[in-house]
Amino acid sequence: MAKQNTVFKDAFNRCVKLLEQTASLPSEPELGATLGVSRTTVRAILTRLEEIGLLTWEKRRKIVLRKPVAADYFPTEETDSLSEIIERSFMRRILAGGAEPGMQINELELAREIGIGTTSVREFLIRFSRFGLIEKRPNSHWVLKGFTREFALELTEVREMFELRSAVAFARLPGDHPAWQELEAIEAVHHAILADIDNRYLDFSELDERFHLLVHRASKNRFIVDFYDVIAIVFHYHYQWNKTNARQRNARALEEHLAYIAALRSRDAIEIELACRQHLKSARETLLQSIN
Amino acid sequence: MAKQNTVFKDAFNRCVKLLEQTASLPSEPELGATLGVSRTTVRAILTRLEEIGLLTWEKRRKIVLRKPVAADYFPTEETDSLSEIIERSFMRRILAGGAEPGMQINELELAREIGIGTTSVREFLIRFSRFGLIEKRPNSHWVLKGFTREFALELTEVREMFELRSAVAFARLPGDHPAWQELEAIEAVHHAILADIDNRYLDFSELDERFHLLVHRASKNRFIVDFYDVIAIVFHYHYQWNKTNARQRNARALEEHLAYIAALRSRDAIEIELACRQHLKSARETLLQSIN
DNA sequence: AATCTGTCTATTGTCGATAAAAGACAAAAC
DNA sequence: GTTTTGTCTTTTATCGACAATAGACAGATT
Repeated sequence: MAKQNTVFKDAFNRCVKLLEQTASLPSEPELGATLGVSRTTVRAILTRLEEIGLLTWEKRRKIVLRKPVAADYFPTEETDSLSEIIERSFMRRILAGGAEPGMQINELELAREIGIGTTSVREFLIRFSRFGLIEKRPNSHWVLKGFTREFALELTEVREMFELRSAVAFARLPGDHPAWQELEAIEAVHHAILADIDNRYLDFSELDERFHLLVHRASKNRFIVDFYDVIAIVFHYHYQWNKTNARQRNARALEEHLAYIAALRSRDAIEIELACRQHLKSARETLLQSIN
Repeated sequence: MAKQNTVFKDAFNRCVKLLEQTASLPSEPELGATLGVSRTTVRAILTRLEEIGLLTWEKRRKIVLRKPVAADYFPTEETDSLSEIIERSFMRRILAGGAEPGMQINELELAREIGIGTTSVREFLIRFSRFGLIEKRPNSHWVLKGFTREFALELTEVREMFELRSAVAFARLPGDHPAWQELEAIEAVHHAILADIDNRYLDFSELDERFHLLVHRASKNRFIVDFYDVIAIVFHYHYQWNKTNARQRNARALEEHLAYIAALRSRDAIEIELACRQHLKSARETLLQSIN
């Protein structure tokens, strides 16, 4: 096996989902644009749709023959890209314990455990190293630095610097900048989740990322925006892993976000700093609690 | 060819250099520690030293037979690791022009041009991507974002945030912290270079890196310290590439460093901020001038 | 005249294989 | 009893090969 065909499988699934609503399909380039893949992949999808009897396809004529059923889809496990699989598997190891700081990381062992080649593992580790959780000893192994208290403190220190600056920059965006609209949309989702907090508190994680990324983007600084990847991945897995008091914690964070959003809208630098600091402080505490 | 043997060649050369001074060699483990390589490599070196008649080697008995000559060394081109070669080659392309922002980067083409395999190029690009000069389009090419004015401004913005904070942290280090000694040593080199500026102004580049890294380390934050790699590589190649007015520029920077060092020693936060800001400002201007 | 399809080429992502380098362990030497 | 050497195993770094995917171009269709 050379390359995985997860791009094809994932796009195929999304295309089948599309068929649940529409009775016909657009042209190949248009479909490609919708699914975010090349025409080559679109044609592979159309070919398969024909094979499983969902579609007749001859040149421009694409006729949907029946409603899709569950069996038409590829299993979801097969649609994840290799790097996603490695990342999840690796983060589980780090956060789920059994991975002491200082431990050596063995490429071959990791590769075999996940059932993939060494090259992919190597490339993952190189990409992952910028998160500061592992470190390479050239010509030798990787060292796990671990998800420790120091790590969390160093991470949040930089985060606070970056986010305060970004928040101030946000307030300076012209009134017609699309970020203000996005902020409004985000605010609405906050209210919606709070109104049904008991059922929806788990939706917070995704919203949190969306909100803070929007703020960071206002910095217009690629290093600040890129650094948000580090924060996002840490909080993402942290939320997944540590669910104690999640309802309460998330409710509080939502309220803090709303205050923060109001401050941004006021464009008052002092208020912004206060609201931002307040929220970042409790985010840091939450993170630290999950470590000890 | 699987792996390059540049580790061996480089360590071998350093070992021959050692032989110019000493008449005998220590034990294998000790020699390994000195050269920073494993015993396996030490033994390969000893074997080769015997082959070219520089040494008799039997167990602990290692006798130097003659003084080394130039021909005993491996050519310096052969001692650079693959990643160093790629980095130089790539940076030359970016800085030496002929590389417009927005250009596509082709892995295979790059590999062929440098005469190496694609895997090495891929890994290099992944590692290099954290410098913010290139960006990946998944399943497709890399895009060169270019060494532009925006890049320099974004880089220096973060640098200023990080360095100001680090400088303040430096002032808080206890008096017996080794960093103060290192600072003193660095200061002495400054005076030495200034005293012979016409001949030694090119030594500034290395000293600059040493000084600022020391300051950044005081932050005790891995993200801040790691970010210094970005600054270092940019300034390193910038100094190499742009030599107009180098003597004058470096002399000025040396003076600024001395003021900065004095401020650190005063431990006065206000003075530190002033001196640091002043120096970073002219560093930024120098960098910007080289771009237009 | 614009867009679409058929066909072909170029490039990336992943694999297994192999030499270089690291490192483990016991026997030997001091 | 500590350090050194001999020998062996393990692991990394690099390569070339190949399927998946992107993308280019000309002819066909509206």
